[in-house]
Parts: sequence; structure tokens; C-alpha cells
Amino acid sequence: MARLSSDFYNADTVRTARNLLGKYLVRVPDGGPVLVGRLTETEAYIGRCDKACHAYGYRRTARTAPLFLPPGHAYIYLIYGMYHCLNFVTEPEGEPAAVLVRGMEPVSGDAFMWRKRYGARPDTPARRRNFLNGPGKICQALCLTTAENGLDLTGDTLFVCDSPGDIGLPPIPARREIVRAGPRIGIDYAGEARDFPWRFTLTPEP
DNA sequence: AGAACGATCGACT
DNA sequence: GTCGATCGTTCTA
Repeated sequence: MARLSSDFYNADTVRTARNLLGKYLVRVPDGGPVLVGRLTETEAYIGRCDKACHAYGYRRTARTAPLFLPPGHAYIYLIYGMYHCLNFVTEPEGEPAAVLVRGMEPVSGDAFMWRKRYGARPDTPARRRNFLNGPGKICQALCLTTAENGLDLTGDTLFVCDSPGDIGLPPIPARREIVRAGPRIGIDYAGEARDFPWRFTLTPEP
């Protein structure tokens, strides 16, 4: 199956965060169906120069070790004791940097993902709106925990591809959309990096 | 050994 | 808008 190669991730992190918008994240959980989402929100984190990055100043610890893997690996960590965040490692090996996945729209495996997010609770407009619009929600829906930390994104259980056809799904009609850049969420502690416009969203054209 | 904190979420006023 | 949950990581000593 066609998927983005490590070359795609071996690139400038901010550009890669933008380039990931509209692409298809594919996850095959153990014993589960193929889960697919179209990426709509990402953020860039760069250890070399970004106080918000866990590997700021090339800080290398047990937690940040995956950020030093070659580009095209997953960096997944526990946040606030209860949620997980998924990142794609970017830049040439040795430059610790990654793109955080913050939002996507469901494409395939909706029922499975819904059960992971909400159990048996009924479908409501509010739950529909808040289905996959946050990093913790995405990991919950995709069965991603620290057990998947360090996964190779050229493998078969977690990867990104350009179009639904790459994984045997019907095409999705094009819509008019715009990319917006803005400051990242939840990093007010990060000094000047707080204002870096490294958050990207894909939204319907007004 | 102990303490502080966090790239969040959902419930609630 | 506010607030608490919950625990691994990190730093200090």
C-alpha cells in the first residue's frame, strides 16, 4: 500500500506540519479494523530552538529518546496522567523535532473509534463535534498509547498516505478549504516560543 | 526521596 | 468561562 516514505518526514518541521493537512492517517489496531482519519490540525515542535519542545536544547532523556530516531517514527507520550499525544518525528536524524497531530475527520472505522471514545453513549451533536478535535481524543480513538511509542511510520500498523485510494477506499470529493496558521495550544510557559505561528488548521472556506 | 508540573479533557457555573 | 482528575517525567537534594 502506498504511504508517505521517510523522505517526507526528513524535512523542515513547520513545512511538514502544513504538508500533513489533508493527508490520511491510517491505524490498524491489534485485532481491530482499519481506522482512517483525514488530518485537519497539526503543530510543529523543534528541539533546536523551541522552548515548547520536550527536547528543547537537544535535551535527551528516556522520554525524549524517540525524537532522536530517524524521521518517520512515532513519538507518543502520556500527558496529564491520562491522555496520550501522537507525533511524527521530522528533520534529519539527530535533530529532535516532530509534528503533533491535533485534529482529524473520520474517514473509516467510525463505529470502532466511536466506541473507543464514548463507549455505548448515544450520538449527540456535541459528541459529534468533539469526536476527533484534540490530540488525546485521537489517541483514544486510534488505540495509541506508549505501547506504540517509537513505531516506524513505514510499517503496517500506523502510517500516513496521500489519498483514500492508496488504501483501497473510494475518493472523497474535494471541498474548498483554507489553511490557517496561529499560535500553538497549551504552551504559555514557553517564553518567546509561545507566539510562534506553528499551529495549522484546515477549515472550510467561508 | 520528594515535589512540581504538564503539547488535555469533560463536567460544570 | 472555571476546575479537578491522575501519574510519569523531570528536577532538586
